[in-house]
Amino acid sequence: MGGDAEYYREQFAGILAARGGRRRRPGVKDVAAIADVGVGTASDALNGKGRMNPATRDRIRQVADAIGYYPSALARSLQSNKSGIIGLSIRPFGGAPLQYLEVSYYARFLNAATVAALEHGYALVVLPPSVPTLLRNIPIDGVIVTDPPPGDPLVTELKARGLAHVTDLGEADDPKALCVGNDQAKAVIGVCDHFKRQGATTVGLLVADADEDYTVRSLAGFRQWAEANGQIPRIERTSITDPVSMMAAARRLLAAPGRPDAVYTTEAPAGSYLVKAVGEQNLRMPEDVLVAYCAEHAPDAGLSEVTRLSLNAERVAEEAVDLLTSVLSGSDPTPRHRIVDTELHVHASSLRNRNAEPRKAR
Amino acid sequence: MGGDAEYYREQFAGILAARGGRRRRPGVKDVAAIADVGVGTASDALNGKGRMNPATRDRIRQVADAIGYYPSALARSLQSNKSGIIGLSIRPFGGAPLQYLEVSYYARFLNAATVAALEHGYALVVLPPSVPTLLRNIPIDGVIVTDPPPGDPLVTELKARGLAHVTDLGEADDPKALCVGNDQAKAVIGVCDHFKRQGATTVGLLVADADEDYTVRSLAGFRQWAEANGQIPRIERTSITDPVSMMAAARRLLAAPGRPDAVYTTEAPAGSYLVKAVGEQNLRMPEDVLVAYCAEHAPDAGLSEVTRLSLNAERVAEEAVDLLTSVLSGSDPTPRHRIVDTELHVHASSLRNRNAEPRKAR
DNA sequence: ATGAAAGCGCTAACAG
DNA sequence: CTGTTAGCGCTTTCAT
Repeated sequence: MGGDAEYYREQFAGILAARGGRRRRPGVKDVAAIADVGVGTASDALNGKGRMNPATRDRIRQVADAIGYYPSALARSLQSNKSGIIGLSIRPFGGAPLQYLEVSYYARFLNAATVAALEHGYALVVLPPSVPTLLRNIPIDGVIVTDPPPGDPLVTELKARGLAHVTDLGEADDPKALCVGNDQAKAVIGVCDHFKRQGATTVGLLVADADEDYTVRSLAGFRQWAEANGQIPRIERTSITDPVSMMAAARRLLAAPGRPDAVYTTEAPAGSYLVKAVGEQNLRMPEDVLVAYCAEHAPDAGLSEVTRLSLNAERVAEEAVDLLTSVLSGSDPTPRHRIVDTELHVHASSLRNRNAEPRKAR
Repeated sequence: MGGDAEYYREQFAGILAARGGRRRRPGVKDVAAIADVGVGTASDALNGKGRMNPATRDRIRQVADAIGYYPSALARSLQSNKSGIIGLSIRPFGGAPLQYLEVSYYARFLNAATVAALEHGYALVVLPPSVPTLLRNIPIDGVIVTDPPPGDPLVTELKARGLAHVTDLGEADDPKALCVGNDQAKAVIGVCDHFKRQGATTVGLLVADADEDYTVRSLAGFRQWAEANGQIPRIERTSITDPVSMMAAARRLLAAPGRPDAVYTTEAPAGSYLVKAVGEQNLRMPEDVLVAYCAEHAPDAGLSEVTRLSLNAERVAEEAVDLLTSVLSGSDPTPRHRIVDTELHVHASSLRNRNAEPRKAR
């Protein structure tokens, strides 16, 4: 009986006219009035609750449809005390530059988190690296915080307010905390082991001059590996935003004497500078030097043949969202700490001896 | 008199205990009760409204502070019918892959829009490319839609609902619409003119095989320029996600006979493939062929010497947010259509004759 | 099965 | 100047 739609619309127009004329969004009240039922009934009908005369339900729904009713997310949220919004705070490098989406890890993370949130029925807002103020102005059910430095004020506030949140493994000493991340030390060790299997004798590392978790853990892993293998750790540090610094660091790392015969950089943008420096010195990959870098990036033309370590940003994001939404929906996820495997994509730049590789690189 | 804080806290604990014990967030009511005033007074005191005894105001604020009160964003929003949330829907290439943050334009756009929104006191949520459903579940004050194809369902819905929104210049025929974007035809023409000044006689274009606005307008600009300059347009099209396709298209474009002596690609990821193809054919830049590409990207090592057209994604985003928040705050921004200039960053790859360039490239 | 009324937490309007 | 009341739009008892 869609033919009644026009009639319903007229009814609504009448209500609007009577109420002063100002155009207004239709509410349950309007639907109820036009369908000639109580608001409670209208609400139940639209939400498929309770047992009621199917004819009544249909009519109510037709009215709602006809006058373009949809429930106010705001009112509903006030009632349920849940907004369906989760926040994402990306806090790389101590809240420094906000150009983080330039880093493929964060771009992919945000992308995947957005999609995952939507699939769980949540919307995702990007929180500023500082300003916990926003938390008070926006109704947020929970927050994902990437790489919070120790004592991070946002995390402190979240804890104080008892707001659900998931962070990286930095908080993993608290068994109740929700954490997701990679085992970054293990990842670097994996790369070094790969180099070793391919015949490398001296491994060099190009790493950020920052001191956030990622860098610290990567360095720890590298030093551990070097010690276990009787090597003196060969490390160069670089700004990750300044191309000049990156190029200089790459050159230092590859300079004689004592030039390493394998180099790895934990920083995505430094990868191309490493390759460029190798070229400058007329070194051949993989004959003279094995090269690998860390990035999520679909490799561009210049790096397509270079071995790449992926941290699986998407997986991390998905796990984080899953953890958070589980808690929000009242369930108790296990485990509360999740480690996402990294993946080494081996290409020609670090491959001298294919047979040396295990079946499945991890 | 911060010394009363402890007393206030005890009061609140008492209220909680009396009301059944369940831990609950403090509300204005609680503040009012403890400060021994009415809720209205409490509300006014906390919002700095009305004239009232400063002592009273102070006491109320101390109570609020002591028991950790902050207003519920939800309740406030319900009251004002404004949520302080704006949506961003990035709809590139007909809503195809959700990997759009890989494209530097969108990454920068999102980044800048987030920051700009925060500066205007809004939070920004990323909307899915499809599903207008979310619009109904999340309280959103307005939406920014990038590159909506003609007849886009999201835009249709926004119009129908009378929800504030800003789009790109595709909607610019409606003088009331809020639009921000580049003049893409002009941008391509600018690149071609630059090539010509540098002595190019045949310009080739590498462009996406999609049919969204950006591509269409770029092509139109190129064809217009070619005609005006008596050239037969030399165009190759490529998938912008498939490296193999990009490489193949770059090779075709540079293949003899009739090889162009200047090439431009509108697609950021294709830039590196163009450079690679030039290298393969042992062509020199800029002696044999001038090269330029379009990207926001801080160039990586491989492309640092290649001329690059920036669309100024950040500026576009900022203008969009400015436009939207102006409307939301009730003002009537002028102009409602804004064109953001592009910028040509000239490097060695397209520079044979420095004197040929005007003082300020646009 | 259905309608009336209470209340989520807040602010705005009015009374005192 | 302060306290009380009436909603914002919805869901959820609770009577009927």
